[in-house]
Amino acid sequence: MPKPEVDPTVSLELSVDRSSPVPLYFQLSQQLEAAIEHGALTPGSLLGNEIELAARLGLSRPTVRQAIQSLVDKGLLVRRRGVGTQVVHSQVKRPLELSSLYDDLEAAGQRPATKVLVNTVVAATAEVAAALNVAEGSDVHRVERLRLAHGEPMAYLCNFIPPGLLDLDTEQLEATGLYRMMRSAGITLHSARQTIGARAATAAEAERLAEPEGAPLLTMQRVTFDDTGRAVEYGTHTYRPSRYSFEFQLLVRP
Amino acid sequence: MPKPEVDPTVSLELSVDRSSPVPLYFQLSQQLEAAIEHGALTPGSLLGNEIELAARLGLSRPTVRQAIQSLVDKGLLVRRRGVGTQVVHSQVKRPLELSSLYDDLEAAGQRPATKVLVNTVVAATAEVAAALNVAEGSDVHRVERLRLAHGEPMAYLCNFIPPGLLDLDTEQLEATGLYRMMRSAGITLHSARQTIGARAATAAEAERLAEPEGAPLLTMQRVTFDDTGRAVEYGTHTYRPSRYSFEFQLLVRP
DNA sequence: GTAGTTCGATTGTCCGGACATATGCATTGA
DNA sequence: TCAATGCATATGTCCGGACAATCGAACTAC
Repeated sequence: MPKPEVDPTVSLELSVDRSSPVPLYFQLSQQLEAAIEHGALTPGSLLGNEIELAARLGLSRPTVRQAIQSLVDKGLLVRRRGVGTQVVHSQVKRPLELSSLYDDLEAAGQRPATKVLVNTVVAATAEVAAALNVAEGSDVHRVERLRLAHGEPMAYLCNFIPPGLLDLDTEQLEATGLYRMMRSAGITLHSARQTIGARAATAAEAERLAEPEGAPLLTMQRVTFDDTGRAVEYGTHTYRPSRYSFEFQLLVRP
Repeated sequence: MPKPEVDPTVSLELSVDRSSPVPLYFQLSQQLEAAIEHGALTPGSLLGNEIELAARLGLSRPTVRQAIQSLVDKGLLVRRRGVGTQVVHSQVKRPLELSSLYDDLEAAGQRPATKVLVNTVVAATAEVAAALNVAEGSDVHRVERLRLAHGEPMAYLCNFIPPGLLDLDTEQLEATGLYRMMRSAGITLHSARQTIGARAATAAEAERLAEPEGAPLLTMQRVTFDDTGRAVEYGTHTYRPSRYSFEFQLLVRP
């Protein structure tokens, strides 16, 4: 009688394509992630040890380790020395990416609509100049947008973008998100500094979001940097707290 | 005439101690991080190539790469194939850690005071039971705290903790943070699911935080998991937006 | 002068091995 | 019965090398 199977990866049909330009470790990590997502690898189950897994796939141990490590960084796996690697019990969804509101809503299954209120060039105020690291009074793009879901306003977004980075087409702004436009313009987003707070709505804000004056609003300010360190966007956003809140997963850095 | 120095790491006195139990790659990454923090490595400057750096330190290239990679993951360095590795221009501070409010305030130089309002055991409501994954009606700890800065209330924290995990000493709760107590109790924090929103203060909330009724409040709910997937804490917090906002740095995952 | 090409430099990927170290379990001993 | 010991196991760290892919700049050809 065969001994009971303890390594769930053996029945997983893992395989790598050496002729593909996709790195081997990436192929493996994708397959493992899909297996976790799909439920083939259940939470708490132990992966077989790295050496055997490498031998089975015809890979070296460093390559297998690199694949596993990327999933550990994502919070999907936990390694324990002397024990093994196991799938985390808790359901990890998104470890807080730098996503736009557009992407957020789209991921939530909603079909966000965007109305561009303003798309012009203005002189940078002291606040904007400091955030974008440009001279006060110099030209910057100013974009004001209203995000709607189910016909109701959800958020008012005001963004400032340095000149020359991007072709800010109004139609494109309404069809997709600002971040997506930046990425397709060849800008490599790197990091962002955010501040989330709350305050009472002013008369103008209340009007825009169809809320009573003085109603609580959720606010977010963000400066986004590309990988050369340039500030590529400064945004001041207000959200209707009854329609939107920030939800995300945090990972503890070991 | 000697050619101008282009590799800032040569004048950095990098060295590793092979007799130390601290991993070599970690020693190196710490020294590099300190040099960046200290200003010895200025933003935008290129690190020397990995091969030469490895040779200079008497390390292998994989070890040097591991050190550099950890700083890339922290957002301090950027690698460019064919070009080199350089220090990011933008000032990265904290890539959003799973920190407690206590730690947040302490890092900001403030000396937070804590007043424990309630420290008792209650029956889990449906909401708490769902968050902590325990049976409805079973015993859980309930801790209510008020955080003060400069004598003024800043936040009201209500936490639920499963029984048996922790010795919830009231004095210790006032002297340090809940997360610190968990860590020293041998609990390995892994991830947390958070929701940040806003709403108008109820009469009771307004009373606690010395705000008028209906004033906007910043709210945060959090479920924290340890590395075995257990929920170890569920918290519902309200903050005075005039005194506190969430500030953090986000990194784009490549 | 400009566009295309070549080439050096640097990181990206991958291999195969070696030893260290922590964990859990079985064995041994008091 | 219970605690200390030893052992198998798995990950953690580190090495030295090899080739591929990409970038930027110098060079060449038109």
